[in-house]
Amino acid sequence: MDLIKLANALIPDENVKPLSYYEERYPERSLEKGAEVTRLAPSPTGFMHLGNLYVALANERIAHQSGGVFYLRIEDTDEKRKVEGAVEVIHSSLKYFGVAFDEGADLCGEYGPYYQRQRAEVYHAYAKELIKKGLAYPCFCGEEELEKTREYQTENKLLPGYYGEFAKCRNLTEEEIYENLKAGKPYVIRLKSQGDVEKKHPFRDAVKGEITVTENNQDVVILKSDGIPTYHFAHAIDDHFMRTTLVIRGEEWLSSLPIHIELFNVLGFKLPRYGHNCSIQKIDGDTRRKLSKRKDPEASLTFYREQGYLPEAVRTYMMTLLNSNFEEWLLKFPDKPLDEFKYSIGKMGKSGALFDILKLNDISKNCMAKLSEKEMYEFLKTWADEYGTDEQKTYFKNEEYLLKVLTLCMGIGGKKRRKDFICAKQAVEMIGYFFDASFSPEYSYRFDSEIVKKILGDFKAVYTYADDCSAWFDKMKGVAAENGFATDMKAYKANPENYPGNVSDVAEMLRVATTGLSNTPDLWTIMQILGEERTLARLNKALSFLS
RNA sequence: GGCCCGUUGGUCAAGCGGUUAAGACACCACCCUUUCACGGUGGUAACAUGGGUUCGAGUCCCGUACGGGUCACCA
Repeated sequence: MDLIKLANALIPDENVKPLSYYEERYPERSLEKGAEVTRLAPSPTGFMHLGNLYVALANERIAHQSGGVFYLRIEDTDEKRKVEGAVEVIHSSLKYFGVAFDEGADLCGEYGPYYQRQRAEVYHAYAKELIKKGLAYPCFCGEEELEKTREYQTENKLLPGYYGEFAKCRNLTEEEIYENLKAGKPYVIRLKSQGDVEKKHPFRDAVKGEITVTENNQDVVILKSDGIPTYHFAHAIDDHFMRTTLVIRGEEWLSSLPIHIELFNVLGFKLPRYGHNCSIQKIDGDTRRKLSKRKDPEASLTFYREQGYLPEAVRTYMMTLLNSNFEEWLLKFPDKPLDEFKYSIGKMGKSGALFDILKLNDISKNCMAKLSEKEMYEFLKTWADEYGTDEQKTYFKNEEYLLKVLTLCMGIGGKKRRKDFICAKQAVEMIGYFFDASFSPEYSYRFDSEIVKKILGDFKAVYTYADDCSAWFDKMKGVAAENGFATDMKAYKANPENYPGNVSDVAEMLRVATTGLSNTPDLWTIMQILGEERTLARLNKALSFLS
């Protein structure tokens, strides 16, 4: 068979340039020794998964820490999955979490274009080369035909796929090929695999360590019938010409590694190093499974924005999952920027981690507690502007008032910061009681309403706005004592049965009455912020609910 | 089902042939505290399983079980 003729018929010379052109167009990068070139290559589906951030962070750290390059490539080879505005989503969500690209889609860069659809020419040039060498061929098999062989294979417990004797179009005669072409039959270009599934080779994976890979024997499609490459082919060409040195990707790719190895080989390209990281899982009933974009809201990056998690917190949590010695480092240097942590691929987990929102929350609390009241104000305001209720948006009108509230709620000025705030959504809800319009308490007391009523009434009678903290507390103690409650905690603890309760219980009644909650910061300060009139109104309101 | 990967407390995990098997989150108790928190101290709790190799195995080898991934003109 005249392969040159076939190659020309399939891919005319005027559509491609000589191969040497591409090597010159995309030369080796001039980087320091040891610098890694990594990338994130999502498909533009409009959905950003937590896993995207996870793998992005790993690649970004490795590149930047080694003085290399981290770029973004858009894998838009599948028309069906493409969603309008998806690239925008990719950019904005990663940017929010502090992942920065050096080059790539929508940024400048010498190795572009970074959209695979715009790179058709290179793919075609190399597909043509493979055809010329007899390493690729046109295949005219339709969907039905492929389905039939698959059925046959499964029935007979054979390896499914297009390979060996099942690769019918491998053996098409020259006449048949041209006849099909003349008839306008759609076709794909397939790799003529030289591999043998009986042969296995050891392979060093950057995260998994020594693994074994079986040779590929599938005649995989490299160019689809619309002339667009499949992922596998595009991956080999792009990562070669974009001069990627290390590919960190999800372990779902591990099983197609044999295909990629053969492709790089057949194309004459040097294989990059690979690291396959495990996916984040979730417990569902009694089984573990990958975080699912359909079932789990927390799988989506937008979830963390809607909830108002500090980007730093999510990043930190991701790092604890990514590098096993990160937490130890963080404990040692709680105030250093995350980027100073020495990331190492070898410290990446080999088995899938369960997503733990409690842990995220804990990290998040600590991050929130580090902000100043002004920073907190800005952060909450930004969140509320986008996601808050109309009522919550009004909280931010009186900045001075809200700053006072935040200073109190964050424990600023005290010996230690409070850690009540987890995320913006929860924080804004938590401070709702400072705003009369949002104050709709569900009073819940642990004492008889008669007792509560008495205590509230007694306190109201002696309450004076001008009292300082200790005078105020003395009055509360007085009310407690008058009603038989213990004012000496030690005495109370020694004989709790002698008292109906202690000052703490009295304070709780007042707290619930004025805020609707049993867990709030210092009550005296709350009353100071509310002012005399509103404090009294709250007490009256609580009283009216009791009678 | 074939192939590949994995399995240390409830969760994340240290551990590279000899440890009383770290640490963090969660939980519990106590202490601190004039209220709520913060903080502090302590506690419960783990090497999936069966065989080897070895003086000695969480660590090395083989089998079993369980979990995960993948088998497209999707990435």
